[in-house]
Amino acid sequence: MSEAPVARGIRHSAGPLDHRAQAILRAVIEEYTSSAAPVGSQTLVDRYRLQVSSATVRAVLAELEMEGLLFHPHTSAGRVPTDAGYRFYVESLMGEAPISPIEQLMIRHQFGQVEFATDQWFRLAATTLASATRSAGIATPAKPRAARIRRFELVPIGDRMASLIIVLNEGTLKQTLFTLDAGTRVEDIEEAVRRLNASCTGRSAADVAEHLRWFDQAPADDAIFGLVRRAGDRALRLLREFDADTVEQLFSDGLLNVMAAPEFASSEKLRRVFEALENRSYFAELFDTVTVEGGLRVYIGRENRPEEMADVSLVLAPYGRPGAAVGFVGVLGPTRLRYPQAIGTVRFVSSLMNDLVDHLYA
Amino acid sequence: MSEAPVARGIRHSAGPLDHRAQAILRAVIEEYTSSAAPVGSQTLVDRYRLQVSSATVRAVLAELEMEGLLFHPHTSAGRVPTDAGYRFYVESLMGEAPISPIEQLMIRHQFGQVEFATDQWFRLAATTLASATRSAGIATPAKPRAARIRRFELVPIGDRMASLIIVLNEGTLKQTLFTLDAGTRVEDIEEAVRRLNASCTGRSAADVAEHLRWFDQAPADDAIFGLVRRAGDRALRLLREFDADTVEQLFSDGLLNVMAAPEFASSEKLRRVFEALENRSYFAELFDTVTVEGGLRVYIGRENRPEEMADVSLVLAPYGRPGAAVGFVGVLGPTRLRYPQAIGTVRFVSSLMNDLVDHLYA
DNA sequence: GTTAGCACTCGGTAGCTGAGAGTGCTAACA
DNA sequence: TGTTAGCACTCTCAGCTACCGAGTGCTAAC
Repeated sequence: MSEAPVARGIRHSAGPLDHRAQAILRAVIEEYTSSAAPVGSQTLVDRYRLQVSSATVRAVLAELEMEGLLFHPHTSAGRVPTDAGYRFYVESLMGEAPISPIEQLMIRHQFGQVEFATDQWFRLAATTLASATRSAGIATPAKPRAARIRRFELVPIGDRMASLIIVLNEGTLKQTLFTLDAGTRVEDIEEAVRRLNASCTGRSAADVAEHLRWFDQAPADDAIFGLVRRAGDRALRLLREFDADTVEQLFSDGLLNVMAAPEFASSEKLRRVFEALENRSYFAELFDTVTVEGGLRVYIGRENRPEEMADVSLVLAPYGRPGAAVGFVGVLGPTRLRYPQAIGTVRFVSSLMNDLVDHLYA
Repeated sequence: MSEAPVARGIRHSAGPLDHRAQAILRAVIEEYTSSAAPVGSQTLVDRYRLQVSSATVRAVLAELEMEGLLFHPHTSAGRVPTDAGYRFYVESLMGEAPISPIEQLMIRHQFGQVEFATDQWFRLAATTLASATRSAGIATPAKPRAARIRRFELVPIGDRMASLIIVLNEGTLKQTLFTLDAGTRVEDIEEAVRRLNASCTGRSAADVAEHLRWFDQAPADDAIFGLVRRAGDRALRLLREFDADTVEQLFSDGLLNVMAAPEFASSEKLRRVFEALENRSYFAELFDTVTVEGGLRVYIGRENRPEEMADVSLVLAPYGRPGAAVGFVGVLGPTRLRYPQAIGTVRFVSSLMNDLVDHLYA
C-alpha cells in the first residue's frame, strides 16, 4: 500500500527548493486550482505580486519542471502541477484552511438535528462535506471490529413469520425474517428470546458460536430449544456476514459537483471514476490501512491504486473509537482540489462524528 | 399529470397507418434502438426484408414524418423516432418480450438468497433490473400508507442512552437514540415498554397521538410515566416523519449503463438526468399517480415532466398490497430503450416483489 | 402504386492558415 | 552572478474551405 501521510516532508529530488521557487510553485498550484487552465509566467507575475520579471519566473518554472513538480502539456502552454507537485504543496507549502466560524455553526446546527438518528449521521456527513467543499463527499457508518450482541428480539409478523432483531452494542440493528412452525405459542417465543438473551448478551460472533453448540445436545423435539437453536444459527450467520463486510455501506453525495468540473466534461474519465466508486474493494483495502491513530490522509491522483482514480484525489479521515467502532469520512474531487479547504473540512466533520460516537459510550 | 398507460391505442393523427407503414415504423425504431444512428431507407430495405424499393420506403417515411412519428435531424440524414413514435410503438406495434426461462431462473435464485432480508429486496430488484436491461434500475421499498405499530423496544446503550426501536406492522424497523435520566432503573424501563406496548400496539400515528394525551394527566414526577410520555412523543414524531415521506428511499443501480450510451457522451445531458434523479420530488409525484390497480406504466421522453428527463424513458411498476404497503420498481434509460425487454423485465421483477410482500401477510 | 434515376442538401472530416499564448535562449545589464 | 529585455520558435486553437458521402425528394417511366 502506498504511504501517503499528510504531514511528512519527504521529497526525492536533486536540490532543495529555495523560498522563491516554493512561492512560485504555490502560486502555480493555487492559480491552476481555480482556473483549471495551464498557468503561464506572465499570469503569475501579474496576479501574485512576484517582484521579478516573467523571464526569471520562466527559469524557475523550468527548474520546478526538472524536479518533477510541474509539467508542460506542450511547448507553448503554461505549467500544470504533477501529482508530486500537489504532494509537496500539501505537505510543505499550503496552510490548512480551518472552516469559518459561521459555517461551523451551520454545520453543527445540522448535526444537532440528527443527534438521535444514528443511521443519518454518516449520510449527513457526506452531504455536508459535499456542499462545503463543492466536491463529492463520502462517508461510512461507524462499524465495530467485531460486533457484540446487546439484545435479541423476536417479533411475530403475520401467522408464520417473525422478525428476528439483533441489537448490537452500539445500538446498530440487524434484522432478518424468520419462519415460525405452525402453532408456535407466543409464550414459547418469549421464553426462547429470554434464553437467547441470557446466553448471548455481550458476546461476539465467535463466542456465540461456542455457546450455541451447547444447545445441540438439547432434545430435538423441544419446541423452545428448537426455536433457540434456529434463531441462534440465523443470528450467527448474520453477525458473521456483518463482521466480514468491511465496507457495508458507503454513502456518497455531490458527485454532481465533480461532474461539473471541466476535466470531466468528456464523460469517459468520469465514467471510470464512478466505476471505481461502485467497486468498493478499493475502499475496503484503504480502510484497512487508515487507522484512527494515523488520522487524516490524502491520496493524490495516481497514489490511488486503481487506474480509474488516477485523475481524482481523496482526503480521508477515520472517526470513532479505535478499539470499538470506526468509520470514515472524506472528500473526493479532481486532483486540482482545494486541499486546504478540503482537509480543514474533513478534519472538522470527522471531529463532529467523533463527538457523536462518544455520546454512545458516555 | 400526463396520462401514459401502456396498453391503450389513442393516436391523434390524420389517417390510420396501413400495415406496411406500421412495419416500417417498427423497423425504424428497432434499428435505431440498436444503432443509435439515424436510419436511412436503404438500410431498412437491406436489413428488414421489405419487399419494396428504397424509393417506396422513402415515401412511407415521409408520410410517417407528417404524422409526427419520425423526424429528420437534417435534410440528408436518416429518420429518428419521436416520442410520439415510441409511444405508438409501445402501445400498438411491439410484442412484449417475456424474459427468458434461464434468466428467470437465475433471477429467482438471487431473490431466493435474500428471502429473509426485507431490507435487501428493493436493492436486489434495482440491481437485477439494471443488469437484465443494461439500463438503470430503480426501486423503492414497500411502504405502508399509514404505519402501524407492532411493538416497542427500549434497549439501554451505555449509561445515559437507550435505543428506542419501533417495529411496524410489516416488520420494518424505526430506530432513534433516547437519553435516559441518570439512575433510571432497568425495571422502570421494562415497565414503561410494557405500558407503551399495551396502549399502542396496532395503532397508527394518529391513534397513538390520541392515546398519548391520556398520559399527560399522569403525575409529572412519576419516573415510569415520564419515560412513557417521552418515548411516546419521540415515537410519534418518528412515525409522522415516516408517513409524510413518500420517497423515503430510492435505490438506483446501473447508472453507469446509461452513461455508456452515446447520446450521453457530452456529459451535460447526463448531468441533468442525474440532477432529476437526485431531486426526488418528481418521483414522489409520480408514485402518487401510479396505483397498484393501474399496473405498469411507461413514460417516454418529454412525457416526463421535468425538463431534465426529456431524453430518458421510464418504465415503472408498483408492487405490494393496495391497502397496505406499496413500492415501486422500474427501469430508466435513453428514450431509445428496448421497450419490449424493459417492460417484460419490469413486469417480471414486480411480480417477484409481489410474492415476497405476500409472504409477510400470509 | 411502384420504381429507377438524378439533382440536391447538408453534416462531418481533412487540410490549411493566422493569431495568440507561452516558451527557451541569448546577450546585455546591475 | 543573478536578473532582465528581446526575440525566434513552437504549438494549440479557431475559423475557413473543399470535398466526400449518405440520404433525401422529385420526376418520369413502368
